Amino acid sequence: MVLSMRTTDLLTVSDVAKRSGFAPSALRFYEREGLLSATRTSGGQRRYHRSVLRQLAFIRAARNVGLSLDEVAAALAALPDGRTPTRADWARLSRGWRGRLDEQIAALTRLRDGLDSCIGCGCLSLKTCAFSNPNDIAAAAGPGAAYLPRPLRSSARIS
Amino acid sequence: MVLSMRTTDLLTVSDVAKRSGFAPSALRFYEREGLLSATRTSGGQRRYHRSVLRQLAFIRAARNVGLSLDEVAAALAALPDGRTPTRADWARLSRGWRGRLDEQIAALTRLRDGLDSCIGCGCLSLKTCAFSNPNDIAAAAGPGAAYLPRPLRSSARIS
DNA sequence: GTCGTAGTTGAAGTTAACTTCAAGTCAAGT
DNA sequence: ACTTGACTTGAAGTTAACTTCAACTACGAC
Repeated sequence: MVLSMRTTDLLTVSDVAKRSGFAPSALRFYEREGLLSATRTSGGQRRYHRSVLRQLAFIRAARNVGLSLDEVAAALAALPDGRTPTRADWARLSRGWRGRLDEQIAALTRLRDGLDSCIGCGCLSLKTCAFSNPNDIAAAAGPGAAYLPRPLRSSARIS
Repeated sequence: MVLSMRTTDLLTVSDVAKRSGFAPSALRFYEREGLLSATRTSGGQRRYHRSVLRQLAFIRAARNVGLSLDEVAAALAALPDGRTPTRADWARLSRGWRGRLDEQIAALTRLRDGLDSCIGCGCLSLKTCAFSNPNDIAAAAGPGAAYLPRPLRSSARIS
């Protein structure tokens, strides 16, 4: 009966870094921010469970969609009981992301179309040119924020 | 013959701020960065020519497309002789921007499609999931930069 | 000439998301 | 036991694009 306990099943920082693509410093940062957790060796070094790889994949996906780390943290905090997002969690969350992507794509498309109708015109009127005007998205943007799209102003509260 | 000289044809900072939508502090900042220029009164106050409104519209349009201020500065610096972009300049530059927008839209669309094919799957495999993987755009991003899209990482050197 | 509003400057602050550094400790192969 | 490479921490630095502040000066209507 050779059922080894495999206590060595835990990953070191560099293991996780290599396998996730995140820098070790980012992993430590995420831990400070409460997005990740790890056990420690008697000597104080981090040891990660393999599930962090999935969590990191989740984080990367969310960031790719344009979510801020705060939003990712909120999403993770909103998970029922446990921690690592399950298939169901993922499905629910990603469905919401889809809408976000759709909005971003739509905004960029409007911008491109505006550009098309402007090429050769050169008006660039602050009053009428659809392109240089902070037209539709404008409103939001918190205090101190410039006008708009920067399509990835991920912090844009589109509400 | 009442041809008034209209020396009062110059705009103050707040005039420009109101008409362009940029904060006065942003105008001063742009001037320091060499994107804008103004004459001064004997007392040292700024007085802008109306053409800055067009320049600001240009800047806003460029930023909306995702260009960094450095890139805007470079674009302005690359203009033949004068300063304010002419209709022709605008047409040439904006045609280049269109490509940029197309790329951004394509990247987001790929991401969305990846999401669609992932919803319900929940694999989020770092190796195979198209969504959490730093798949196609990855390469670029300078040192210290995370993996990718943040579709508006405006500083992405897509070269 | 007075007064209140508007403008000036340089320096420092802001936010996000990390990275870099210094100084020192741990893990593990030989 | 030794050595080397990996790891730890807190603090400070980084970048973009501005904003805020403090202390002070100019403009211009009356």
